[in-house]
Amino acid sequence: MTRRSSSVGRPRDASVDIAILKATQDLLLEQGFDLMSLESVAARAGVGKGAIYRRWDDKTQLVVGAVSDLAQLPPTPDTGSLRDDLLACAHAFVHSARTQAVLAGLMTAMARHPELRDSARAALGLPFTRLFQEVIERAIATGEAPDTVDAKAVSEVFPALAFHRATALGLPIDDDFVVRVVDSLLLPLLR
Amino acid sequence: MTRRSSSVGRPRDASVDIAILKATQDLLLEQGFDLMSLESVAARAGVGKGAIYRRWDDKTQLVVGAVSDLAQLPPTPDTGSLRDDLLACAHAFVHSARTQAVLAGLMTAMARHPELRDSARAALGLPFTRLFQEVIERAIATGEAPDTVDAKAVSEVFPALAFHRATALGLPIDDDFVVRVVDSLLLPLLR
Amino acid sequence: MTRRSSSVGRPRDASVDIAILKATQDLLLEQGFDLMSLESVAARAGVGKGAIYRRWDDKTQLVVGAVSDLAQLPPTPDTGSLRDDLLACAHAFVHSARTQAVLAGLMTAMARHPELRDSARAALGLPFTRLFQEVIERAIATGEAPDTVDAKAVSEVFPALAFHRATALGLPIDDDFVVRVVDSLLLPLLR
Amino acid sequence: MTRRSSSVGRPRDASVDIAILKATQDLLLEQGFDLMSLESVAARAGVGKGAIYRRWDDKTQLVVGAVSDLAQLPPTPDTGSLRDDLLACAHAFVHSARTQAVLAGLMTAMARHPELRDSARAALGLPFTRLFQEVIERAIATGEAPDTVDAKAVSEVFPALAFHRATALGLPIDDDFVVRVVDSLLLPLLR
DNA sequence: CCTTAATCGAGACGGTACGTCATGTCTTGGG
DNA sequence: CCCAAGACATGACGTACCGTCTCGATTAAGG
Repeated sequence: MTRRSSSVGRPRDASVDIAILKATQDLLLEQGFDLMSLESVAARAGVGKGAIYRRWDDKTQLVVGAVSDLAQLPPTPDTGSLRDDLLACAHAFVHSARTQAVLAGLMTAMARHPELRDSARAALGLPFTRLFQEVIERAIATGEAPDTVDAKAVSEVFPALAFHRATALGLPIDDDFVVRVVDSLLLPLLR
Repeated sequence: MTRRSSSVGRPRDASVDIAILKATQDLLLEQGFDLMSLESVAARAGVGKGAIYRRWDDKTQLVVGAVSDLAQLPPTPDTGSLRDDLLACAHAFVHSARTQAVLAGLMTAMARHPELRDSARAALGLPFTRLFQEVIERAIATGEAPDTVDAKAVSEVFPALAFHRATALGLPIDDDFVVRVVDSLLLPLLR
Repeated sequence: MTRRSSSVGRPRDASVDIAILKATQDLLLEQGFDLMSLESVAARAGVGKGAIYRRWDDKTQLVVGAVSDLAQLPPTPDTGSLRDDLLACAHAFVHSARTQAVLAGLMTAMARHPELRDSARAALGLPFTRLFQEVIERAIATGEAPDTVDAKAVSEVFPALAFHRATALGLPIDDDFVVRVVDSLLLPLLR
Repeated sequence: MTRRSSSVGRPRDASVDIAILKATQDLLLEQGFDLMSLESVAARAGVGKGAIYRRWDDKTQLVVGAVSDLAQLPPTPDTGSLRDDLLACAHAFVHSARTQAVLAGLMTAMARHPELRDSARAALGLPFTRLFQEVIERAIATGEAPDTVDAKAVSEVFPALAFHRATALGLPIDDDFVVRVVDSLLLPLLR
């Protein structure tokens, strides 16, 4: 995470933070974690290496920060139809396009660094899992789904399948995929 | 992949192949893709770097080979009970423990190198997905499951959840997890 | 050298000048020119880097200033004996101990920066060379030494040997050395 | 000094040693110790940084090596005339021009690193001091000079004055200087 | 048996990125 | 305008790894 300093002295330049994060996200997307050098980040951001290392301990932490910066939780959908709500959750995931692309370039390092994995999960996985969970629990509360459903387990199905498809299979997360998961798996599980 | 050479001259030493693959798998498991240096592989295997580069083009290809070497397809279970068959499939996946651990350390590079991803998938994902698919299709054929089930989709649920759990969540694939997936997701999906 | 500014605004704090020069001399002595960082000077002086750069253009100028600050010309000795006068000159040189030590740590940069060399020479070499020259010329005037002596050349012998010994040989300028130079070289040269 | 390695494995490439030393001497002469970066040495030598650090521990050691490489002891002159012998010794010192120039760029670091100073002394100072000492002792042996002369002390006079003149005074070591030292100091000291 | 040619372990080679540190400048808030 | 603190761009440092190359020694197969 960003290391803060005392209140005396020249304050950090916020535009430097932004430039670094933007450059990191761009290069992560263009080249992936390993090919992206901190020197190229510094050059692209128009910044010295010191400005980066003053804020983050190392390359991994920088990427953690850049990924966290992407997190955007959309509001819980409530269309009145369970199927439409599920599709809305899934599409929210699909359409955070920049997020997805950066994540792909990032996968590289997730297994190695637990904190990076946690950061990526907090930024990308958890919000959507919670979105699904809220929709499903509401469906149970309204009686639209039976209370025998394991809401927690079901709410992880879509994120897990999407993650698996994108990283392990290398296939795109498109609308066909979304509809098939909702209709073949989620709705049957929710009766 | 392994580059062969003419039949004259000293033949390759098969024990060198084995030592290299073993060392690669061990180090992949201990350190992950990026932290594992080829020099450490060579040292651990008691081998020169040349012996490695004579066999594989680069680090990625070596890891592809090491992962492929792990593939072990168990026979399709047939216990008479759908639940027991599903549990058997899942446990087969779980108990290829070394495979799982290496995969975790490997995730690192999968997104970057399509061939590595394909190799890992061929070695680890596909066999188990097919195992589930066979069990599920047999259940449909015997009427134990309705023919409205999307067998292909359902058979990917367990591998995807396990992959997601191991790599994105960093949690272990233990028996509790297996039972919960089977009872809360797979069996409900198969009625 | 020190840059002055207009007379309006807050006046310079003279104690800051002193603290900076003292810290510079100390660190020059402890670490030499290259190892001494301006940040360590600022820290030791309890001063901001700005206060230094407001007064001197760069590290070299600061050191020039610190060395000039050391200059201390003793009075010309006149004991009545040529040997005792020469020994007095030499001991004056030897006993400006702090000066010698700083000079040793300073050698570092003298060859590179002509102004630094000139400053060091003005502060340390010239005064003592003149001291010897006055003593020698008086000895010629009183007939104690023959007028065939090249006073200028002889007066540089001790400073040059001492400088060489301290910097090129890394040996101490002790009393043994002083007596030997006077008795084996200077007195024979002066008959 | 150059670190040697075991006899197995690929042997060091001698032309790499030569290229590195040559590039170091050139850059030392062009830019001096501090401005010379190891990366520029590597680039000029057409060599990787690793090849340098494999041979020397750090920049200082490399320069020590480069300076030692310059040492060239000329034969002891024996013209029959003491004055001519002394002039020959002095001119040998003066005319090792490349050596002198490199030394000037090197002075920078001599005070800081005792080993560098010792190396420079071994390469440049000692050989010439010995040259003078041999000439002087022979003159004493042949009766050309009185045996009351302190040969060791006198033989250091020229090297010390030349060193002092070049580094502390920043003046050239030209023929005028040489003749003056011989005629005003050395010959009078040797009667 | 003796040549041939590819193998072996070891490690040097040219590159390139890393993370650290110092230089000299600039920017805060507070005298 | 000064001050202390410290952020800023720049660029060298010494380390580590990559993928290639080179050394002397070994090991079959073919002549």
